[in-house]
Amino acid sequence: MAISQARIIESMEQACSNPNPDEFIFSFLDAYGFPKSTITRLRNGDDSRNVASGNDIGLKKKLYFRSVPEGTDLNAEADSLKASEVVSRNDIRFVIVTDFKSLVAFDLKAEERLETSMDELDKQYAFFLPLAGYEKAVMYSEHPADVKASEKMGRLFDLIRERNDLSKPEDIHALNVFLTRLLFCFYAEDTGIFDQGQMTSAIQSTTSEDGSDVDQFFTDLFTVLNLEDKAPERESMAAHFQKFPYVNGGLFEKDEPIPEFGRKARRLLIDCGNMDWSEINPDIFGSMFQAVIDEEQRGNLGQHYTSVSNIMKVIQPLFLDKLYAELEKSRENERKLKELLLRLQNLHIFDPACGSGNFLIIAYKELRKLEMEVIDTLNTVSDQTEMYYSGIKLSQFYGIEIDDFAHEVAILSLWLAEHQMNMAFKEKFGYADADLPLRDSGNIICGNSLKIDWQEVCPFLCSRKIDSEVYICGNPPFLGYNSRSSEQQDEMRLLFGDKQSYKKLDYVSSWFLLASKYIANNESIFAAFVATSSICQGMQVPFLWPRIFGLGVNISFAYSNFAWENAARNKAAVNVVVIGLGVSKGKKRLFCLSKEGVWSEELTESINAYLVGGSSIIVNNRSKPINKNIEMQYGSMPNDGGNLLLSPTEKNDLISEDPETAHWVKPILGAQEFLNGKKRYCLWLKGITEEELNQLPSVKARVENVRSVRLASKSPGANKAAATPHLFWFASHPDKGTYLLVPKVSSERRPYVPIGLLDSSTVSSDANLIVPNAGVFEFGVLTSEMHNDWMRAVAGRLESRYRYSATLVYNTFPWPEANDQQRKKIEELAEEVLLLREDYPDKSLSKLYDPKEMPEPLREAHKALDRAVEKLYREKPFRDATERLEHLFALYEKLIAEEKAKKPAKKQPKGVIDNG
DNA sequence: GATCCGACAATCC
DNA sequence: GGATTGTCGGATC
Repeated sequence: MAISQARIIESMEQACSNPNPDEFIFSFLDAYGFPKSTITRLRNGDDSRNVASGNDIGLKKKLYFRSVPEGTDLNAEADSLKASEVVSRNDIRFVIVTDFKSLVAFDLKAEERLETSMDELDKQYAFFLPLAGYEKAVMYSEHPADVKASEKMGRLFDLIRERNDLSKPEDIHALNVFLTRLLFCFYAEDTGIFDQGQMTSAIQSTTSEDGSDVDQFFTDLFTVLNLEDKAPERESMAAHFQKFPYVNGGLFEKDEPIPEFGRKARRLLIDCGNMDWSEINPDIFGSMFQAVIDEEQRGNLGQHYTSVSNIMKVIQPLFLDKLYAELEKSRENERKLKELLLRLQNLHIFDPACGSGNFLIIAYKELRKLEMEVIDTLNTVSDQTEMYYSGIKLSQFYGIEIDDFAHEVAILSLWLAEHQMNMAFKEKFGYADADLPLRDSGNIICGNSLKIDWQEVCPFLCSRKIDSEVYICGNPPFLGYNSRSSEQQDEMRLLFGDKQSYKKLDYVSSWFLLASKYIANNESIFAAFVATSSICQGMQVPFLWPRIFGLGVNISFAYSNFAWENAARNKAAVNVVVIGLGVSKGKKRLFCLSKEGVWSEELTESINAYLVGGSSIIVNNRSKPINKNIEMQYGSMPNDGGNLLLSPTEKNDLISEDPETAHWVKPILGAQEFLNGKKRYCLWLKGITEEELNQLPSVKARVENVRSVRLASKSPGANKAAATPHLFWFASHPDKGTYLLVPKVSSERRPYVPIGLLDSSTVSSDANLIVPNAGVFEFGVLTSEMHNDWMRAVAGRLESRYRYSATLVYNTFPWPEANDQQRKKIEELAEEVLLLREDYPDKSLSKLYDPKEMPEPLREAHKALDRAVEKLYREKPFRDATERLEHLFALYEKLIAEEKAKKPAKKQPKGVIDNG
């Protein structure tokens, strides 16, 4: 990667502090890492690469810069440049116009405008980051201070690590504690908690340059910070230590070893101290700091930190909205406002997977803001001149975090947040609590959230006063069933108790279960988490939700499926939901994202496990169709390390080597090939003799490769299949006849999952499901809107893609009844769809079913088929998907009830488990 | 013997 | 490089 962001910020600060009109653009280019040679030649005016004329500077694909006299309309100038021929011809990204008082810039790719005064320009450094090769943000905060601070701390950490042995966990813990204490001191000396620069200048003037006594300095400093102002021990300390105040709050309480410093580390320490730490944001800085320090997280800088907008999706419906509504109701009523203040001082916020404390910090700040509004309102309502102080304490905030460093950062960040809010309070009301000594810290425990009793961390039963409330929130980790460690698997087993149900659930569902148990029967306790959307889709639903609903807990609000977003460069690729839990009755809030990307809110009686309003139905998977005698199967899975599969070239090579091979090669379709009209082949060696195989050395070599791949596998099933390496690991391919082919995963943009009618000369891989023995009638029904609506409702998803499954979609689908005449009608219309597809031989199914490209005649043919299939269910047309689903769900329930009546179930149905 | 999933993974412009 | 869109095989019953 190019130049570091911290360097850009520093250079920009210099370039903008007192801009020299002749030099500014060159400093600017230098800041963003343009080569020195380019800059020198531009300055000398002899560069043929300057595409601009006059005094302007223009660099192909990069920027176009123009300076104008003061008083010029910068926006108009920028707009005309933007539209100019020279800019479009040279594919310019940024247009910049300035009179050295203000600056207007336009990013032509992102179509964003920047208007700023010159002395604020450095704060907008991120706008121009694409010039340095950072497309969008790597991970930047709105405040450059966070980026600089975390990078510097990361470097300091590296230097400390070089000198100090960190092999034992207690060493690492000691360093974690040291770094958070150091961070506090940096912050303190820039924000008036200490005297300005007090610590840094003491280091500079009293420690030796080789850094050898820096550790002793910190030992003494931390001792004095833990001594009360009047403590006699202070007398024996050196004078410059005695000037430091008593901090308390537990931050400097324990004696922890201090790492040794060298010359370089000491210098960097002083550099850090000379930075301005007053502007760092505890909410984002915590995650960044953690990401820089934590070995594991360095590779995926902040992939999983929760953005403020996502945190707000959790805490607004969870408690903030209610509290603000209370304020609105109480505006004129002094007594009620005082009650609200009291309520704010008695509620508890608990994040049982708190990381470096994002949720707690945002929640804290938001509650303090609300409290300020309440106090402001009280001041206008009441006649007395009472002085209201903030009553919200950090001890109302609880957290559990498994990572030691993150948990230290969380504690510290809460203090910093408290201090910042105190300053905001002082600014508004002119008075505030004293900065020091620090009050109680948040109750952040380092431990495993799934093993600790939450009641002990946040004991609502004992400390609970009347009307006190607990709000649980957070973003616990997601881990699918085949990506967990055995420890994590054990934790889930202990938690879920019974034999199997936990194995297919995501790790995050553990937090849902624990929260539900904690909530059960308590009307003043609510929880809300971010979770992977898969806990509300497909197979997980019947395992998880009946247990939660069985505890009397329901979904009080939800944000349905949306793509994970944050500012990290490698942000995690996952779709998420936000789910609120509680026992209260009343309307539920359901937030849905429209196709245009706009959130809308709906009030509904109940929200079901699929995060849809209304019907509380849960669809169980089944191994046989509910009312159909034709079964759907998996396609054939090679499990071959690629050795039985052939690209067209490989196929041709094999056959030209030995024409006999042609007998053993069949075309194979994955979903990719089926949907996009690509070609792929496979060795289908069913029935080949040893002798025949020996005649084909290249084929035999491939077969032997399959054997070793399967032997090397961790899966016992694959090991077993090494005995028959010439065969597919799982082969369902019919020897003769036709079959229907349904791709297992396909794009959610399509109105219909494209289904094919194939014959047995073509193999289908396990990327598809197949229905042998099915005909055009079955094709017609499965292709209908009716069936696709069912699929959309009950199928699992890959992120947001459709994931068709036999057990969840096909086997649960209630087929319509049809007499001969009706069957014939469907067959005709289905045939029409198949024929129309053939009218476009050069368009793949992927194109034919792209909503933007779907040919009108094909669309019409589908519509006609849709109507005919609907008619099999009822004469009156359905209004919309909701009505179709209501009908299908009713039919489903009826069929399930009939089935139960016929043969009383031996086993309990999957979902219903006692929660004892 | 069957089948679901992936804080994904590969491909396509 | 970001938008699009479906592989592959382990793990589990």
